[in-house]
Amino acid sequence: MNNLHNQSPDAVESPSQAGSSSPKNEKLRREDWIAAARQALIKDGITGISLRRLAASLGATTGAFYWQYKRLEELMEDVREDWVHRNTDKINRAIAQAGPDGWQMYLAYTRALIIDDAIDARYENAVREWAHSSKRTADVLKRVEEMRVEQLRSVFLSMGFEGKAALIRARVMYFHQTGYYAMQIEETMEERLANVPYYAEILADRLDLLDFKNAADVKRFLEENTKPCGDNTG
Amino acid sequence: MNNLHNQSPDAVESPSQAGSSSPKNEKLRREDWIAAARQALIKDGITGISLRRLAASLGATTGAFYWQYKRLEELMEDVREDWVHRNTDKINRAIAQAGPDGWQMYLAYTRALIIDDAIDARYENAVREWAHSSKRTADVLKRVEEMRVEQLRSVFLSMGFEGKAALIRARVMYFHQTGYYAMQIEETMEERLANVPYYAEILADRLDLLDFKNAADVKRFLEENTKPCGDNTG
DNA sequence: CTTAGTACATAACGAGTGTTATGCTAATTG
DNA sequence: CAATTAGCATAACACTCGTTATGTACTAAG
Repeated sequence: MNNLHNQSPDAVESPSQAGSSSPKNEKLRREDWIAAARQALIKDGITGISLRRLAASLGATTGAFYWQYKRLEELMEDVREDWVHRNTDKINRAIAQAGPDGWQMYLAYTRALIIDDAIDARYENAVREWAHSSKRTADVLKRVEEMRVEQLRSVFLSMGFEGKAALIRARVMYFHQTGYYAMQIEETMEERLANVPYYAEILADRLDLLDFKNAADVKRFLEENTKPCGDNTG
Repeated sequence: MNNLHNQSPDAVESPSQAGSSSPKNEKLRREDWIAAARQALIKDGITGISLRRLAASLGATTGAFYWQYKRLEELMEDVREDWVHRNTDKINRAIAQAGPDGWQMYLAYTRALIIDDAIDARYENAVREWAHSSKRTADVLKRVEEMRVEQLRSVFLSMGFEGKAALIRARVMYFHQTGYYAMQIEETMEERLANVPYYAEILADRLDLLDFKNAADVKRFLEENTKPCGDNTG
């Protein structure tokens, strides 16, 4: 009567559609489950993660999941790793390429955030929310954030700020960034670019960017003084 | 045989123990449920809110709840209101009392945060997490946060910062505060006081607090130049 | 063609959820 | 004293959850 084994036509599209590299559209791989979990986490938070809903979003059922994973926690551990790479690799490359000059690193960091989408704000928020109910996630988050603050502290030290002043500026910059994400501000890239000179004045004590009169000028300046930080796929 | 109706001895203590004003210890009131929900929300996040667990923490069962509320959502609406009052009233009073001088308002804000516990960081985080799965909560949160940023913007305007510069400084200050909470930093009041001069330099461009050499000096200065913002109970 | 293994779907288990219906006790009222 | 009602406890309903056991179609090997 009804074809039981074929994917139902009204289900979600082929597996690993949102993943990075899927050869055909037949078998489910771990990457497909990770991508589905990431999207569910971003969209509905940790409470939106349900094995049946994940399976349904892939046009499958829970039985398919347990062919790839032994427990749900195993998938969630992969998601944690996925988040770490997606939201830290670009920044790390940008700063490493720009060093050792502090101002160059500050500009590279700014460029990576605004132009190169180095950090997915919604992913960031979802993981932080998740950390509230998962100690393992809280540990991973804390480790990454301590690394980020230390990274920014070294930037401000390279700019000439000394001792505690460098640490506090690193915190103000990073905590501000975190709060910006947490508030789910919706700004266009143009608006964010236009604010760059004001941030540079407050955070880095640099007044020279205030001469730029519009977002296009700021963007041109950033692109001429920094390099793109590349992509994760590869 | 067993006394069915009395509270079991090994249950949680008398109702409204954590509330503000409870005459005796007999009947459960709405405030008791709100206090229990607040504590559960703070401790375990929105996923920790369960009617059976709330009831158990009050030494009662779900039947008692439905004598006070028609639906769980009604209680959660009261919790939203509770959060708004607990985490905005003190700040509002502090700024209103200190005005209209900008620097005085900045100091009053700082004092309220560090000395008077005007904002419960864990409550703040829990509500933000909750907002991810509740549109109503997201709306309330957004309304409050826009009010807070506008409040700080007026402070910086009163300090002489003009136009966009005042807005960006307000954002840096508030976003930083939000990020500080989100990261669940654990600092003593002394550590926070010692950082006040560095923040004043970055955010308000005031160098005069850098003369203070320890936390006690900063605290004395704040207490001599600001008034306590009072308590919510009453 | 038979057999073995892969890659699932289906169904069920036990636990947890909000909610409702009903039972029971203590206090109040006539 | 009898009746009523407030203030719960108890139990059940329908649902969702992660997980497991089992069934089943497709593919490759012999």
